Amino acid sequence: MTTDAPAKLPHAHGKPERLRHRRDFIRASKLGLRVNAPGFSIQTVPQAPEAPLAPYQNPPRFGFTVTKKVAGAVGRNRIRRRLKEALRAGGRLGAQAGQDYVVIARRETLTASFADLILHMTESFTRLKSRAGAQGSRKQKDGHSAR
RNA sequence: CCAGUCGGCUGGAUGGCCGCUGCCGUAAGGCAGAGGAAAGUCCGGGCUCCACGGAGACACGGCGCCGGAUAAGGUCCGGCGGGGGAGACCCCAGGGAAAGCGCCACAGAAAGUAAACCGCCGCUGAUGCGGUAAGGGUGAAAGGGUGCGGUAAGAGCGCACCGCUGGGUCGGCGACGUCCCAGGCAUGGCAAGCCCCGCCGGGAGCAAGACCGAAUAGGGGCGACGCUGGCGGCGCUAGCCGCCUAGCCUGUUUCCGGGUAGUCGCCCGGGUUGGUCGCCAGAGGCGGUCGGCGACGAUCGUCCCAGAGGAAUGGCCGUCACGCGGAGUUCAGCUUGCUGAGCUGCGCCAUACAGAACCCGGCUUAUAGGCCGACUGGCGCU
Repeated sequence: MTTDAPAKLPHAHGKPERLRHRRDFIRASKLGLRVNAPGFSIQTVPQAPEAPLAPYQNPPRFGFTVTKKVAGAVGRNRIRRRLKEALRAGGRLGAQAGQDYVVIARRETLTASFADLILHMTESFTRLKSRAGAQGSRKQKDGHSAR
């Protein structure tokens, strides 16, 4: 188990792991990185350290925020389902293991074409990955210099 | 056929690929999976926990013609009364205004113990004084209405009818209606102003609540004894007795009551994240028969019909209906370039309102398009 390649994530396909608690959403919005895309924004934050598995082995987790401003109950449900389906069908779209993601949807998500939705989400995950890498290395450097 | 009134139904269909939740199955797999309003949370219940002693007064909230239906209701059905409409039919917050208080803008002479602007009549030379409430005028509303008599002019001043009030007869379970008699009329409207009368009413809600369960803080139950302060008496003390006076809880208050305050002993562990239950067989759906004007009831048969939990019931793509826009073509009508109908391609949209959260019965509100039934009025035909 310890020598397994980290690329082989558990549950690489199938139902995406979901964020279930309010505190996870708040953590992502307070500590997380954020990118904007047409129709939505994504926030991301590394998962909390008390997670059962090592971070690189944990599958990414996703939460969706669709406020009442965006649509009524029917429209909000549809937006959530389309986002879920995009993640499932696209095989996580390049989301990183060990990260929590919160997608904040806007009105356009309801009417945007499904292909565009997948495209924009993939782009966003890629941008988050590169920015997280840059910030992480910078933090490491700072820690080294401080010692 | 046109115009209208009332009521009901429906809420796209079908297929492919990839998925989600629950149940069944060893497995492969199979089966089921949002609404008429699931909504607003405005009423009524079931269910759960808490509180709950009795009597009186007060307060608060709700309801308000009668009878019935129902688990119940502010719902429904059948009636009554009033108002509207040519009619089918529709509307009514429909107890009490001779218990009291209050209000009735503007206009108007006057808005409630009536009053007198114009007018009418009488007297007078005139100013004016008196009578009057027919007519005019104001207003949402002007102190019964219409007619005849009467009179100086008028007036319930008198009479008839209608209305009103009181009493009675008959019919109806009743709201109420019918008829008779009496009274010359007293009693304007507003109670969705206060109010009065009658009836009803514990509180919170499935985040209710129950169980399983690391750590930390210390909690709960049962039993026994005891019960704050002051004064007086008895007693050596411990303590006992009597009187007075207080706190909190039971909507407030009064009376009679009750609980609560400390110590000791014994027993139980406690419950945040999480999990399980509550949580879907029910005032259940469908069909028949019988009873009832009806709401509905009785009975028989049959079916099992969502149970999620940051919350499943979906995503994408075809085909076809329906709809909309424009084109071509055929037919009909005539106001000779328009209208209507049918057919054939093309394009758009791929449906409106809207998503179960413990469960039922209602109410209210939203809703594209389509369909059906009953009835009323008019026109045409037989």
